[in-house]
Amino acid sequence: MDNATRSERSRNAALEAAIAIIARDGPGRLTLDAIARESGLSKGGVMHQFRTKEAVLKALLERQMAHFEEFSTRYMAKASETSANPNLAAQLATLREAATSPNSAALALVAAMVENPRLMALPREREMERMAAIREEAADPDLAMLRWAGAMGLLLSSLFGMSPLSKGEHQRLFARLLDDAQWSGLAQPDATRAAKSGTAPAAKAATRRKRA
Amino acid sequence: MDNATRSERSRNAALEAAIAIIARDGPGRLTLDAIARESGLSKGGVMHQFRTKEAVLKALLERQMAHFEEFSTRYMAKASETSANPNLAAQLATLREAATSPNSAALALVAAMVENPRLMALPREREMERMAAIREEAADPDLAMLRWAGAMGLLLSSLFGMSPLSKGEHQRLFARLLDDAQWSGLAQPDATRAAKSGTAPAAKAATRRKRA
DNA sequence: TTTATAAAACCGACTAGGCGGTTTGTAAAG
DNA sequence: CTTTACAAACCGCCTAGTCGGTTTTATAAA
Repeated sequence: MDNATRSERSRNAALEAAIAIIARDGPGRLTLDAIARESGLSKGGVMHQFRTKEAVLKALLERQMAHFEEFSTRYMAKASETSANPNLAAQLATLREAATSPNSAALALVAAMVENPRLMALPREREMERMAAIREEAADPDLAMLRWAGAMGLLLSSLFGMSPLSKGEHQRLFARLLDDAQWSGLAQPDATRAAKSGTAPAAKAATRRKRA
Repeated sequence: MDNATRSERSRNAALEAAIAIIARDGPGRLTLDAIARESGLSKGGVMHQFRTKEAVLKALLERQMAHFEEFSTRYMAKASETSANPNLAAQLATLREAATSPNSAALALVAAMVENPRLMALPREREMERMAAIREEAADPDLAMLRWAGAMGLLLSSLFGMSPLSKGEHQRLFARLLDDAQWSGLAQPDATRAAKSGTAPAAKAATRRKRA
């Protein structure tokens, strides 16, 4: 077997093992020995591919980010034809996907945070770019962020095993978050936001485009 | 000094130390030795008050829950006079408080989850009761839950150090979540939910009560 | 193709230190 | 004098990371 693919296979096995361990035993049980055991590699083999445990977490994080990045891109490509706010739609759908997916990306997030909170910088920066895109396309940027926050809350609370919601409710709520029509009729009675009303009509027109 | 108050003081010192450690160094660094160091107690002293590390986490969790329980109760007592949905208002305000507070309760949650996911059962059950109360008082239960999820998302994402939002935005979004007037004009075009519309008028009247 | 050499992948025993928890000792409270 | 609160040394296990050695692949000269 080729050297490159051999490495690739090993790295992959180690990361898959890491995800399995986190999902099964919790982030606290993720150790290098456990990864070696679970993956079938020796500890030396694991350490050859990743010089430190932090390197494992980083690779894991990047892998999961790439996975959902692809999902998001793919979704947005389709949504951009019909939706007035494809970025928001894509993010909501991606968060739903993350909440549904068994080898949840977010578990990697938790593990990374426990081990080294600094690793959070990567996903945070990516998230900031996305938020900017969401705000720019939104008729009501704050409402868009609240819809995003709602999806995030559903994801994280279920991830923490502290969601009071059933799976059915979960799905229904995500669907409602995604449905633009349900969020178009909101008042913005506050004085500080009234100044923004000049931009609202154009946005409403954009929203209506979806109906066509 | 009285024996009871001596114990009380020690337990308190240990728990305060635990919070400080989690906030400063992350949940992964919370160890019994670290608690002893930080609190000024000896390790033996800590172990005398808490037989296991899990006992520390449990006490920490209960303490933080009690703290926010009190906040919530206090808030609801006032809100119930003016708001049509005091339970929701209280929860939103409590989540905002938790997001603002430096020694965040939720940090204890993370630590507990890492160490022993089963500990999550306590807060989850409490949360389910609250959700039930929120749904019962709501004209649009799903919307109420989405507002709750939005607050949860704001809290948890900032807690994870992965919030893309500034403090100002945070505050503004929480304020909007809390403002019933901003959520009263929503359409419910879905057929399955249309059956519920019979209860909506009463709820709208109740919401209007707040303005008076 | 064969052979020589280097380089990369991999193994598993080992180390040093941190971990949760125990034991033994001491002083204060009751 | 008994019990409770605390201190400090201690124990065995687990941890991340190291290291010398072995196997597999890559390069390339003969």
